[in-house]
Amino acid sequence: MPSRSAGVAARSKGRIYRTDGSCPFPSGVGRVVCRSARARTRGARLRARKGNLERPEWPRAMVAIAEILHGKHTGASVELRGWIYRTRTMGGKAFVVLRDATGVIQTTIARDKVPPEAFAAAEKALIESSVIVKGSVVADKRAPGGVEVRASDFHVVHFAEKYPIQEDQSEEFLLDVRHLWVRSQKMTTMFRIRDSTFRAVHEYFRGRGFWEVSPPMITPAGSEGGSTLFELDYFGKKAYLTQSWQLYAEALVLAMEKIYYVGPSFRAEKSRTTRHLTEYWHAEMEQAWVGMDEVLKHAEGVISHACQVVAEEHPDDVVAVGRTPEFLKAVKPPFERITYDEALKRLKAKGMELEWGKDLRTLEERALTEGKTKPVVVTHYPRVSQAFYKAKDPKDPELVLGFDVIAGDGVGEVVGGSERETDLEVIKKSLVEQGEDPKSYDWYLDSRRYGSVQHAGFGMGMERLIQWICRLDHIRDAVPFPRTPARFAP
RNA sequence: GCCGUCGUAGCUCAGUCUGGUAGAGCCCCCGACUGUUAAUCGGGUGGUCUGCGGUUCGAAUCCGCACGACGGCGCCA
Repeated sequence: MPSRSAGVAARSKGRIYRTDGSCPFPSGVGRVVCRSARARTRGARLRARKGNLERPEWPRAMVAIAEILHGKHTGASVELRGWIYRTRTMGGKAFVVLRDATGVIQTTIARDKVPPEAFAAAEKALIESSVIVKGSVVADKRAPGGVEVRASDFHVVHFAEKYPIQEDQSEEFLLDVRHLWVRSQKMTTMFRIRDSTFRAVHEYFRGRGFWEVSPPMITPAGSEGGSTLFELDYFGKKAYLTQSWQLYAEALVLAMEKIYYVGPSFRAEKSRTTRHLTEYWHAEMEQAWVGMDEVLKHAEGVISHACQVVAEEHPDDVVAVGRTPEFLKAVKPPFERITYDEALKRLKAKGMELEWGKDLRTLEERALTEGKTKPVVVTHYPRVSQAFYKAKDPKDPELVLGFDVIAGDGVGEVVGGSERETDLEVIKKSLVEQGEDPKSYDWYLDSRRYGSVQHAGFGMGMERLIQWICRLDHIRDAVPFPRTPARFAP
């Protein structure tokens, strides 16, 4: 942890504040812009800011707030760098609540304990001003969190303008100022959990002999019939943003056998729901020589591993989002598995009739996961309206060897996977049935012409997994800058 | 693609039904306060009532059109 803090400080120094007088922008144009910006209204402030940072009596930041909150520095003198989260002043004492990337803590600045200019700065600085505080860590029941930093010096690096975000904000406004809202505790808590989740997925596959391979983002056509693609102008020709690595995975799996990838996928569907993004992060895997059961075990395994890592690395954050580490640690394989037919029976028992062949809708998914603490797996869906590459069930040609992993709390389908059809003629027929021209899939069909083998894989929505882990009401809060049908800025 | 709700100060909203000179709280500024927890108390600044058109002596308010946003369903991960 200390090395991480020091690293951040060192990077800040290198990027923003040059001591040799050079401009951080490489080109001549950048240099001009740099100087003219300085010459304008805020020039004086910028100069002051630079000068202050170079004060030798201010050594680089040493301590992360989370360390203090965990009692690591109680009784010691520390120096903190961070941003003002809240201020409360009263007479000769100012309470400045500070946040950094790791947490939030109260600092107290007493008029008679710091230099006069330091107290004046503490009184004057607005929310989100960046500051450096020196002081001693004291356990005090009166402080929020039970521990605080009593300042011996207080220095404002940059006086923030009036910050637009206060309490009681509408969802709409927070989306407008998303670039500032990412500083909130709600967002930073999610960022830490998201970080662990991504790392856990990579760990899981790499630890089991999977190769990370990279499919293209720009593609000539789609992979899943009905889904809508974002079209782009590729030097006068139509191209599309990928919605899945599916077709490429099936080509690559015959080269590397066990492969995975975590990257963006794009869907141009105008889905106005709490679990859809038009740009989302997709964790996908494909494996040769195995069938549905084997990759289903990996689906359970990777979800479980992510839950273990998050619970282990961020127990406080887990509690903050309304889960418990115990809840996540209990998410271990195997998950409950039911067939599509069994799901229909269960729904009927709950008074919900669903016509055979129809996909499970939000309503039904919620009913199936009601009261469950682990995701539920549904297998063997009807073949009608399933993607052309899914393998027919040899025991029942009306079914496919496909599965969904359905999470509770209204999140729904987190993983969709299947064994893939290996027979060239069957795939061609399916393509035609779905109104596609097999000719435009000719390169893909080569995977069934040259050494076709049994293989299977799945795709997992990273934001949906994070939404479920963090119990988020809306999937857009599982990503820093969400892209939805109505919004792609900031 | 379908259904619904909303748009008034930097923010959160009242005012619209029943037309008559634009309101509150928060933020911010000034002042008081040495243990505050979204501190409190006193004073102050701040408006293209989403836009366009119509009705009217007069429109934030009534009518029409447009735009924007949010929520739900479908589709999916």
